[in-house]
Amino acid sequence: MQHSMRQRIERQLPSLSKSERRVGEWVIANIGKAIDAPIMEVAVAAGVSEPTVIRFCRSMGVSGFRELRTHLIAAQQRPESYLHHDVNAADDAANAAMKVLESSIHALVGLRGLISSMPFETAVSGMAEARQLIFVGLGASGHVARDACHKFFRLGIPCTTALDSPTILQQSAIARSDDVYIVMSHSGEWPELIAGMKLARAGGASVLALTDPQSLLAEQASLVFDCHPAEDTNVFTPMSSRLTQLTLLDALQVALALKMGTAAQENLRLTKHSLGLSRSGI
Amino acid sequence: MQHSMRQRIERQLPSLSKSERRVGEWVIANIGKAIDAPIMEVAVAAGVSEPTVIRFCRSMGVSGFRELRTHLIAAQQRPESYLHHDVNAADDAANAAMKVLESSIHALVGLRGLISSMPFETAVSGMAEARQLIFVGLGASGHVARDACHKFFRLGIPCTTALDSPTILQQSAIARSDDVYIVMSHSGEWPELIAGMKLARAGGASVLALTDPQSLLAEQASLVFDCHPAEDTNVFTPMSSRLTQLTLLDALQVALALKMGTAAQENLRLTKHSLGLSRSGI
DNA sequence: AATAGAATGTAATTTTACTACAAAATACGT
DNA sequence: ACGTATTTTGTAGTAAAATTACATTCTATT
Repeated sequence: MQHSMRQRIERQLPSLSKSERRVGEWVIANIGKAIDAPIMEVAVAAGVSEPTVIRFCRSMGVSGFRELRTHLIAAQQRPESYLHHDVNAADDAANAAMKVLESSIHALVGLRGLISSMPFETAVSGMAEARQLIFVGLGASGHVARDACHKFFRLGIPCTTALDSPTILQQSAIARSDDVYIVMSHSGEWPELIAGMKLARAGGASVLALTDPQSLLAEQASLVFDCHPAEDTNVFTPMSSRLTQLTLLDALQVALALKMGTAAQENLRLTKHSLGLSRSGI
Repeated sequence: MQHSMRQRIERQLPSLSKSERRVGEWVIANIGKAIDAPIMEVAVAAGVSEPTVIRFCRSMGVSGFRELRTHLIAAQQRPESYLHHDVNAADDAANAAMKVLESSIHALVGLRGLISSMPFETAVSGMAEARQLIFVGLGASGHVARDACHKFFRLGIPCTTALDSPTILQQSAIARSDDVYIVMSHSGEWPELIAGMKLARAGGASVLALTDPQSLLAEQASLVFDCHPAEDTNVFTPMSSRLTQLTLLDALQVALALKMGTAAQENLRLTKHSLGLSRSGI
């Protein structure tokens, strides 16, 4: 099959009769539900009778409702549908969830296109030599920083976090040239972060920023990883930049583990094992 | 979900009874046929009775034959492009980063195939009425819990976290019937979590679990969101189940904001605005 | 060898998909 | 406009599929 079922429905929509079109419109707007709803539910939801739903299936060129469902499930798994759709008040919970998920995937796929131009090699070399890693972030980015710290310390490198303004400034003031300072920020415009970063650089630390490359923060950093903020500022849109940051840090950690070789890997194994001592993983 | 249904079947095969195992073996050997065969055909082909086929479906963690079919179709259609490749010592940093990113995308794409069978509607209804939300998690899942708390409180619902054993037990002990208790766990087997959850349920709270649906934890929960862990335990592999959990919580939060209507949305707007008071976003 | 427990199958029930046909609605020619 | 042909839609019934309840047959244990 060349086109996804969704596209096929959209294309044939105008040539359908009134009731069948209602079915098609409902299916497109509620693919998730259509996938596990029995024919009766679809009929009721679209405001038509059951045979009309079946006639609609036939109009789409499939043998019946069962086959339509098969095609819908298959179409949903295809990558071309990972577009970014805004959630709106008309969406039900399942629908909204699907849209959120799709926009997350969208963000990561976007990141994938950018990753080859990011300075992983340089970043990892610096981190492998570091005396300690300092993870810095405020608010939501603070959670990311904490998570990162929890992840990197397992490699056996001393790690710490700075998640509020006073701590950030203090940590920054004592940062040394063999420290690596990793700061994450959505917008890259918080004055405390910028002040802290300047202090850290003055102390000689290398500063790695996960932020908008056009920001003030990016301007001052030694290395920038592009975590462009989501273009749209709809209140419903979740922070996909957080996902981006997390995933970049995952990638950095794995790359670093490789770079550090056996020692780091042994440490990883030990931390994993230690969990096993009080039963299986978390 | 990280597993395709095929993997799930393969993994559980040894633990099944003789007849159910026959069904599983036949399904794996004939996925194509299984997709559009009615239950009777499967039963005959595998040399068992129809109820056995259904019991097999249940053992696989799905509600029935219909849902099994849905998963099989989804698994078969899964795009090859974001396959999970193990990172190995021969990879340079950039290469490793790309592999990590792809496996993250893989995880979310897998989740997308599952999301339509998750109880979003029910979960959201419960949360909309809640007196408070309690987010529970240990270790890495603790970070997810904290992040979720930080996200949900902006809707104007009282939110709290319980991230270590004593706090979990205490919070659980005082949970009331109008509280919603959200517990996340990679494996779903930590005794403290299970104990806490039982306490909370005894107090009448509704318990939502983001975990492996086959775990002890899932068994006890009022609602389960399928987040089972990636099968592969390579030390390099990042925790994609964490991404899954985060994304599901994003989705829940957005769905909840919609459900709660104008009030929640106004709260969201206010929290956003408050950040602006001391300059733009984080 | 007796018996509890699990595993499996038989038969009935419920749910789902589909068909046949009749009633509306729409288009068309006079 | 009117009636007739054609299309569209729904009602009611049928066939098929999925699921349940319960009986039977195994299996393991004492």
